[in-house]
Amino acid sequence: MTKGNKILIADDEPDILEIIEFNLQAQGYEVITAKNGDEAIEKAKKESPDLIILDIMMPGKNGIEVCNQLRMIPAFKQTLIVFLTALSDEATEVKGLETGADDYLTKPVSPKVLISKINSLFRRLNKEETGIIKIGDLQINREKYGVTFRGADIVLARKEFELLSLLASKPGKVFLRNEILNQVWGTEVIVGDRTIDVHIRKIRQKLGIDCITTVKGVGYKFEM
Amino acid sequence: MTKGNKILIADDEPDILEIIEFNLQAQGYEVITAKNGDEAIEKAKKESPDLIILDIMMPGKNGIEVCNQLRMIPAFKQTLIVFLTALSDEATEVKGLETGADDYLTKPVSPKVLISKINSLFRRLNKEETGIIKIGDLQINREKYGVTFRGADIVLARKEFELLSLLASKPGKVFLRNEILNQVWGTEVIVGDRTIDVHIRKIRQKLGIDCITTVKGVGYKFEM
DNA sequence: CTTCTGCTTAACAATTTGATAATATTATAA
DNA sequence: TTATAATATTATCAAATTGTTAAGCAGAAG
Repeated sequence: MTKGNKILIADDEPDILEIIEFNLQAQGYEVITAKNGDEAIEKAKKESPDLIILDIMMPGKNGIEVCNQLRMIPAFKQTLIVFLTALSDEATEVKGLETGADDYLTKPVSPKVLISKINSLFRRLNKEETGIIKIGDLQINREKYGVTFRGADIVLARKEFELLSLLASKPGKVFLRNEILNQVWGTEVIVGDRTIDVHIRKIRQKLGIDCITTVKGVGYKFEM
Repeated sequence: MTKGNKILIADDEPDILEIIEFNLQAQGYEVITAKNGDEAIEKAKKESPDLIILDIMMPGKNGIEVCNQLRMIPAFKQTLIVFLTALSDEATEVKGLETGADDYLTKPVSPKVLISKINSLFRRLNKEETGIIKIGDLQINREKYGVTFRGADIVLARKEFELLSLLASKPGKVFLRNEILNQVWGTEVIVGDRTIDVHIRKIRQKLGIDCITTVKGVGYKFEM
């Protein structure tokens, strides 16, 4: 499973850092680490991670302070933040969540559970736009220009690929014909109306199933 | 803080139901309860809650089955689902999260923590501006160009969708025929008077219930 | 140079939609 | 109650929209 989301971990215990880093990397996440609160803020600003895992008790700035500070910055209003700490007292947990964190995990936490939680958070955020799109048994690899369906490779021409890629990037969303033209063909080129249809048809043909729905008078949407 | 959200709790222990219900109501949430899996599904369909708390071990259908089944239904793809259970074994937790749940809490959980978690989930949900209009068990999704009623998809043509969309955007408000013409047809096009009626009729027919009220000599309004 | 592939388009078929006319029904005021 | 205006219903048809096929063209590959 390849993700491609960036995760920042801040913890002062090297062992913990290492274990988590290993497990997340195995899942395909890109991992950055920080040894204390200040380093966490600094790296967060530089790397713009998609998710930040914060230990609460750290030398210097503690996790809650870090979270508070990051949430002040517009760029981090949306970022997922999770506390992971040995402090299991209720007051701290409530305080942590009220700071605007998305989850609070207490050590020790098993790698499997940690990963499930993280996957679950990303799933809701729908942030799987980097690299590989996976919907059901359809896989789209943007870098390799490859599409796999039920384990079998499917060869799509460039425009077909771009089009499917666009539609599948937000399953369920209806893309207006105009949107499609702008995204796939660009604003310069002008192509006839039937062009989109023909490409849609080819994709439908090659995939063998009808996962692209026509919304008449509006556009197309991808749905499994 | 965003309150007024509807929460469905499913648990077979009356005591737990009561405690949670009390605490959530104190926070301003509207609470519905169910004593087993089947009842949970039934009430979910009828009430369209914003968040569902599921016990895993329940007579009849267990929580994971309920979650699975709900996630199959289009209307519940986005709904927040949280497991709350005494089963703290890792495998179950991972399985639960992979079913598409948003969180997994183990009993006993303190009311404060529970509430923090729930607030936290809602906080994140509201950040992602989903163009979803929700009135009772009717959902209108502008992005998907789709309408869901009691869990079932309803297919509306473009004008029908726009019209319903307009009326439902302000439930209770009476839209003058002129207003409707301007909003849905634009100022350019001129259509006969009966045209609106015909579309209203089609919507009424497709929805199966009469949630659009005629105000004679004035216009129409949407009401559940 | 030839062959192949991908992209676009034209032309036509198939489908869906939306508007209207004609008629029935309902609400309201006199 | 009745007359009247407003809305509901139904069927029908034209227009809008999309699906399909085949053909032409340009550029890449052989």
